[in-house]
Amino acid sequence: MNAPLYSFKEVELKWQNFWAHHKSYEVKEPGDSCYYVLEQFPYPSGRLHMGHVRVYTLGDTIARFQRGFGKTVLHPMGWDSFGLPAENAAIQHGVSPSKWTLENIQAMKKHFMSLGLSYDWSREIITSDVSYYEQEQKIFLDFYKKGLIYRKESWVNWDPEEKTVLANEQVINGRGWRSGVPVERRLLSQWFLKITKFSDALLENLKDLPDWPENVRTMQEKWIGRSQGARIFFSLKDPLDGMNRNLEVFSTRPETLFGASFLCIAPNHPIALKLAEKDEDLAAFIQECLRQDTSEATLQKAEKKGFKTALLGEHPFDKNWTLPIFIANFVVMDYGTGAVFGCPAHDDRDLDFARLYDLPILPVIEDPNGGVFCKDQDDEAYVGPGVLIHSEFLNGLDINEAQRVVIMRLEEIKKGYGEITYRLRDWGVSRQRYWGCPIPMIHCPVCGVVPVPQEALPVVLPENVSFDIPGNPLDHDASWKDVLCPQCDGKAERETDTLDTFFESSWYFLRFCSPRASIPFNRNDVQAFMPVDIYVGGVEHAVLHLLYSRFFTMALKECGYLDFEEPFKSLLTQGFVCHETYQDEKGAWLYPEEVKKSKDGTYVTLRDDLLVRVGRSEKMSKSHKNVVDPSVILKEYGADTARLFMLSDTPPERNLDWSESGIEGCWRYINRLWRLGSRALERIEIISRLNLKSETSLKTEEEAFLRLLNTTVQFVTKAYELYHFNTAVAQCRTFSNDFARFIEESQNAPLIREGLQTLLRLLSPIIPHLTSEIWSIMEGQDQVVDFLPWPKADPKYLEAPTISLSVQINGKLRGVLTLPNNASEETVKCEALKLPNVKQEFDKGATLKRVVFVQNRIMNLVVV
RNA sequence: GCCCGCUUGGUGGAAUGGUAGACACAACAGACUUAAAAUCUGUCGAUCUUACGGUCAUGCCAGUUCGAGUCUGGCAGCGGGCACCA
Repeated sequence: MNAPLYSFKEVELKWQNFWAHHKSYEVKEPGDSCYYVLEQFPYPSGRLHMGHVRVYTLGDTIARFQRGFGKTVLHPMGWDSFGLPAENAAIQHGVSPSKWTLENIQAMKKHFMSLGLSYDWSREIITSDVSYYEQEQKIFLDFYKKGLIYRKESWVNWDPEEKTVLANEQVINGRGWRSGVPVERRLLSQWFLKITKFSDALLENLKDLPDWPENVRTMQEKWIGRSQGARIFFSLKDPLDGMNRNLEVFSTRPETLFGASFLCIAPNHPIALKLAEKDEDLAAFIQECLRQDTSEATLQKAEKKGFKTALLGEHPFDKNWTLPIFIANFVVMDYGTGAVFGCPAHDDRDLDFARLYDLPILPVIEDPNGGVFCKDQDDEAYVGPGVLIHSEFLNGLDINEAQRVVIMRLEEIKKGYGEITYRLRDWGVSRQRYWGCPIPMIHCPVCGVVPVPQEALPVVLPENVSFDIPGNPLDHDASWKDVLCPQCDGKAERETDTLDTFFESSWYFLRFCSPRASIPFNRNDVQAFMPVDIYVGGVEHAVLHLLYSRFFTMALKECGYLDFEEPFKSLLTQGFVCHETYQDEKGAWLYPEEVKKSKDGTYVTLRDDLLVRVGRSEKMSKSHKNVVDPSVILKEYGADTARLFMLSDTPPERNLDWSESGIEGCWRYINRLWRLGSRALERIEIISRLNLKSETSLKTEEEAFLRLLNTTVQFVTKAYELYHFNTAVAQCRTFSNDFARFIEESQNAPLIREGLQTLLRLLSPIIPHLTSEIWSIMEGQDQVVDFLPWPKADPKYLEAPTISLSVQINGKLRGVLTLPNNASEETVKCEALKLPNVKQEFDKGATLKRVVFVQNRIMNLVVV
């Protein structure tokens, strides 16, 4: 074969069509051994970005690798197509969310195809399609029946101008993103999922997920936040009319109770609201607190503020000791009891607060390192371990023992009890939005909340709604909203809230197992495919999405849908794709294609040579314009080059820096492989024409090549198993370098052939088009390379006859020895002492004290 | 603010506690070419030295160890998440 230039356009299209035509990656039914590869499905924004290219290349490479082991690989793809952007597009451009979404899906699917991803498209899921959300409504009703769903009041960000609820990201510096009007907090009655019922199970099961990254497990553990503490009752000196005599406080540090100097309650605590009825100043203060957005970050970053009430709380262990009660902006009603006691000496936040309001600071724990807490303005609170002081019956106890004792005493005098609490809160799933799954509930003035009967499903989202009036279009659509009550046949209204889009993504991995079933999923299929063997996605989902999915699986088990608890066996979390940022002199952001490098190394604008400020590399984002459009790359270099670049340099977990020169390096390697393949086949033909006598024994260089070949197979296989794709590529490049020489020098045609076959097979998961093409030229027929067996390393060729061993003196390198494999300590020592640098040391009068020897690695001579 | 990470040449990165910088990118030099591109070959952490070779180097400061990029503690910088973006 001659070596015509590699034409990726033709070749890639040919193979993409071949796979589609032969339905190569469709899985009809689960085989004996299944392997489920799943990447987080995308929101169909309509544009492919580099982050997509990265995740989907990772997943595809894993899927293609696993096919080499004879497994039935389930590798599906779908669209997480409900969500805010469709609604924003509707408001801004007047397009119908459903039309906009479907067009985006079409556009993105085309891009996915051109990446050569080996998906089973027959299982495609669109979550905004009735066929999907109908099943979701069934699940909702089953959860409701099991008592896993309930209604309660909860705070939301309210934009008074747009008359709508805002997401936290839509609140910028306390103002609505579109209206610019300060947001308020409003209390709305909403649907909640009882995820807290599974707090312990969600925590405990983390131990059974060894293939999850440690950091993700830790994050979830902290998020669930199980803590042992105490509920403590502070009697109010002058209780309010009709309210409890006791103020209930939860604390994770009850042992510091004798260091308490004040009590704080949340601005929306019932006592605070009661007091505000008769106190305008307090009412104003509460209003001010409620003006912040609802995010925890805002809350905690805000300046600590309190409002002193006239109320006093009695210390549980001393009737004559009273503590002032404040209403404070940093106390959260949703956690614990919405009330805390402040111990300034041992909590930084309490210390700040005490200094602000000039409250006593009473140290009760002694730092074992002798530091005594003093009242200097710069001192921090002491939060470490230690022994109790100034604490009556707790004196001399360490903090753990003191906690046990204090809880015991509180229980004795009926002033409190030990309690375990969780940071995890129930999941609010109500959204006051149109583009989401309708909640199948009906509000009847007579019967109350009534579920939509099974046979009346699906509750279909109405098309042709109007976004002209501010607020939720479902609220204004009487023809949809007004219904008859299924119980009493009287006039009733549909629930107009829709579900959080996390709801769809919490079970889609189950739907993929039987995507066209008339029930949410077929039990046998799920049993066969689940759990997902490897789930690939961004770290940003480490807590919420993954925790919700785990909870859903448990809840579905409780409803009898399935009988396992954990949906994802292992997890691969990939980093971001980053790029430098560019700004002109006025600070306006510039796209990379608007910028060029000048001769002196600085960057200037392409248009008029103005100096450009280069910022550090950060996550590609539209707002900073540091984006590179993948479709341009695909057009210029092709899918294989893009895929190779995504995997070749950076390990999956790290952030990847996009670089133009990096992509060109990959493009050159692709062409080099093409020439290498052509030349190898050419050489095989030339050699066979020579009619050489077949040699019976291998030459030295052939043995060396076989060693390289087999160690490469071993190394690359291991690297794929560990998802270290960058080192797999590096090893293949090393092999290619030597192989190029071997092709020219060797007369062993079968060995050249074996070398080429191995190289192609090892790279085929990453660059499927090129490898398929060369393979088909070599084998004379079109095959799907993925399904060919993965090569096995022959142990006979894995051991090198000689090794190089480093010799150190006191841990410093002094020479390297080349010795037979497994040379004994005696041999090594004998040779080591002959090394000039070592000899010199002893000539200077050093005496040998100790010899550290690690076979085939090092000898360290310890001298004095 | 709280929780979780990351930090190694000019750049991306490699390295079961055992020869730091594999494999690349960029740069430089050379070969081929009328020339350029492409390709091929070589050099390529800093520093001292004509050389042999030495010294210093994995964000910073301590510690453990015969030996630390790797383990422990502290600090700094950067990134992710914080419950209504997905």
